[in-house]
Amino acid sequence: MVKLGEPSEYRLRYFIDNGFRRAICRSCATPFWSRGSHETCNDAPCSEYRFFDIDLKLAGLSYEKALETFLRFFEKEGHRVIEPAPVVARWRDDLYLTIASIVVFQPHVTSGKVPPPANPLVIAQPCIRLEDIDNVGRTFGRHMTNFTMGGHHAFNYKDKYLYWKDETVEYARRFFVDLMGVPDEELTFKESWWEGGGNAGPSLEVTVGGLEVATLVFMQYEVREDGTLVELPLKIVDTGYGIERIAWLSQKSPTAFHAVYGRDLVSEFHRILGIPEARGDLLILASRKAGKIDPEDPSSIKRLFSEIARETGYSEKTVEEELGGAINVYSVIDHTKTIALMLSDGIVPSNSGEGYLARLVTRRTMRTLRRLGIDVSLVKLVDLQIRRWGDLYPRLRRSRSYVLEATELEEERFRDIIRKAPAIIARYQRGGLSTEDLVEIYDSHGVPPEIVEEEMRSRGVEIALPHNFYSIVASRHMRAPVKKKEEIDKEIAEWASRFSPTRRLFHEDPYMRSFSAEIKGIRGDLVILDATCFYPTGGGQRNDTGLLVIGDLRVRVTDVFKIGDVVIHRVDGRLPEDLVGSKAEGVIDWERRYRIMRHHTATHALLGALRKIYGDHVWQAGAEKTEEKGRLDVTHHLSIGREDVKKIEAAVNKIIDERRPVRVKYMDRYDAENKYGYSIYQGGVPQEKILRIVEIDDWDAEACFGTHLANTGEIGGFKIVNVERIADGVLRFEYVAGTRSAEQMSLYEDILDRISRITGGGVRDDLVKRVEALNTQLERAKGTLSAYRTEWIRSKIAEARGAAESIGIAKLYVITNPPEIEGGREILKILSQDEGYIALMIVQSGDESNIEVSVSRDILSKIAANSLVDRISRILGGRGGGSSSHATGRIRADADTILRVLRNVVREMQQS
RNA sequence: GGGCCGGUAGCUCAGCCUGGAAGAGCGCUCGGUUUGCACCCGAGAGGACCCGGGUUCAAAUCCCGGCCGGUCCA
Repeated sequence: MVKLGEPSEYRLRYFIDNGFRRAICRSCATPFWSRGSHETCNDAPCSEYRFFDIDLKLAGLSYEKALETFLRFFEKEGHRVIEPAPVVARWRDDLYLTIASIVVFQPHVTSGKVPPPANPLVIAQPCIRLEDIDNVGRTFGRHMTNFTMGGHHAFNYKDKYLYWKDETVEYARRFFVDLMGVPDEELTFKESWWEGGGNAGPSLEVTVGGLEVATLVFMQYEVREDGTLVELPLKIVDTGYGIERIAWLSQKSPTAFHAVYGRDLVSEFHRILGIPEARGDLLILASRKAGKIDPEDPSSIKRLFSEIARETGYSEKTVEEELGGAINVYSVIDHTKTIALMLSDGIVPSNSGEGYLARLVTRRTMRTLRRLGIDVSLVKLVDLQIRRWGDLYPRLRRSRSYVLEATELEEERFRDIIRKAPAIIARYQRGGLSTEDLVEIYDSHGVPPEIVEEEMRSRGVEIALPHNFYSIVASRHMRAPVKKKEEIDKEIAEWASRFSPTRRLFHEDPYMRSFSAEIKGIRGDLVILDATCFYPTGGGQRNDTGLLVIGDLRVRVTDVFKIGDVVIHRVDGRLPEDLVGSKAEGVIDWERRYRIMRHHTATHALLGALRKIYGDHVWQAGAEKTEEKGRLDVTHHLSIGREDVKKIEAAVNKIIDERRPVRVKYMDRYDAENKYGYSIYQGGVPQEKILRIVEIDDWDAEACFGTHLANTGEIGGFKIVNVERIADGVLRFEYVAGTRSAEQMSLYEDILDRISRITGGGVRDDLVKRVEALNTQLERAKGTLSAYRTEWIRSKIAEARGAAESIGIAKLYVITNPPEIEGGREILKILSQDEGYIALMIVQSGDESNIEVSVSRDILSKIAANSLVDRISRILGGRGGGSSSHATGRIRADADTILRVLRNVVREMQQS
């Protein structure tokens, strides 16, 4: 059941004044508005596509032209055109991909904290949605993983109202009817409801001739946790015009893919994949009826094929083969563009985070290719997309080498899995394979079920794939959601919010070491001042420590943090509240701070170097700057070796020597984005209109809260001390700067000295040679030892053969406290392979002995090793056990006592 | 961020469930055979069973913690 708003929400003045009629869809019961007389809502799946029969004024618009037409229309209507954002939503922590144009403005604009870059505005935003990835192709273009959402947005503030529902509906009508030439009666507005990201509002779905071409959302509520709706102060017009749909509508091409990618590219994909294009009449008929396909119901596509076969007279087999083949081509053409878009925006394929989404798409595509038995390199297909879309998205061309390299790596990984599949399957196979096995083979090893099926078939075993395979996989991952990290004490937050923003002396002058301020608030060990140069933990930079002097009172500042714009100092003791209003002198631990600053500026220098050396896909994935070192996690698909480390160090040290100025400036958010791009948001996205930009000339620019040096020269030297791969596609760098470099060197020297002392000889000269010599000696000694060991074993065996003590049928040989347990065991083993031996090893330690007995096969039916140990331990105390041929035990007696008892036991055992 | 799987000879892996003397194939060395391309036959070398702790007479095997790799899902 579709949720709807109150009917009054949709009863627009505009509808009534312009002769629109409200009707209820006969098929899905959704109310809709139109000037025509259809009985259904004119949307899939209630209606066939009739737009093929509609003649338009603007016919044959290419994809690019459709996009341009949309932008220009709204530009003329007073909307400013905004450049699209990346498809990777790095400014959102609740979302990996840009799934709609409004996402670009969330949450900073929609929350009201930051004004929009223009108002009203229009944007053609490339989006990626993977929810319907399985339906791509088989709906002939209704579903795609990538699409461009044309959005015109108006943000209505209490004191600044632009336009709302009536105007928005009018724009839609004027765009489709007046501009494109859609007959008035074919335009339908379906009542609907939209919810997302904690907001909600009524919406209207715009359809033309059965095709949904736009959604008009009126965001006006906040959804509370209990589900109730609260009116938002900011009312937002959030529209999404489907550029793909507009191009399809205008071209009336057989499928939306033809309209978007162009007939040439579609043909080329058919050719490369070796799949013939479907007959034109079949394709057109299929597309016409595609609106009726219900992707949730796999049988609906079967029914469609039968219907087409009936109507055209082709056999069902022909229909299925031709259309089925085309469907696969469409899915590949769609996925490869998505891959190109994702990678060119800097996603590094990975096993977690947004990187996994890139991997997901490449894996699906490769599986499709493999299923069809097509041996085509994914790299080649992605490259075709770069060529096709390079004009519209120049970053595709810029990042081509990275995109292709990353794609190739993913191909190799997948090939690896396929290669290992037989071995993995063999591990699970006991006769057949259960569904549980199938799921685990996929879930733990990434081998898709169809490959398992194939492999099993080649072994002559047919297995059944459960139809709900992927839901079983999904159910494995159903767990209670992880609890959020504990929030700052609500009471403290509430207390802090009562104060006005703290003046940030650390920003005004990052070199300031001491200051005086007035105490504004005290709560236990927490102090709020009117101004401070204590840096609060934030942006990956550790807080300052120091001293606060209040009259005669001196307290250590141990922690500093901020809530909103208020800085809170934690001191090592409770302060009386009557100090509020007093003056306080603050002194920060300067050396600590200066080292942190060095590590912070060094971090920016390093990131700049990495992006310069490896490319724009290198993105900060986390950072921490402390007194002792800097730590930076970045995305990168390759591992880093010694040579790379040297190169990176050289690049950073070069800009240190060049003494480049480090400038801090406050810029309008949108000016900064235009000038530097989204890469300023390496450390996250501030919810501010004005950004604090830290820029190293021609090297790096980031929105950053931290305290920085005035010049790269002050970093004073840079040394990477560790690089590790913390996840697939994520590297961690640890490094030291300035005077810390010397300390780090000292650490290494200490180690060298210790090694020198151990190896003997002077301090450090020729250390390598000496270690090499030691190693040679060690090898030689091992050889000698091994020779002696062999000789010892040989002589012991000889001794045993000559001097073993006979007890009845058994020959007893004893080794006491051998120089080496392994050698002793070797002797036991060799003797017991001979006939008639009981070989015993005793290792005495204090009052106790460990014993180990081996018995020859021919006598173990009478004198089993484990029974021997068992009896001895029962007589003397202790425990033990083992097999009949070999047993161990710990006996509470010395070697002589054990021997005496053993002889008796052996005799007794032979008698019984 | 979470679940699952794995780490044993240079390589690919078995052994682990059910604790009792470290295994196979390929590769390597030597000898024979052969001199048509994944030759064949025989002999041999090669191991901190990822690390640390625990249980046990006894741990590659069981338990706990960690490290590394893979994979699926958000």
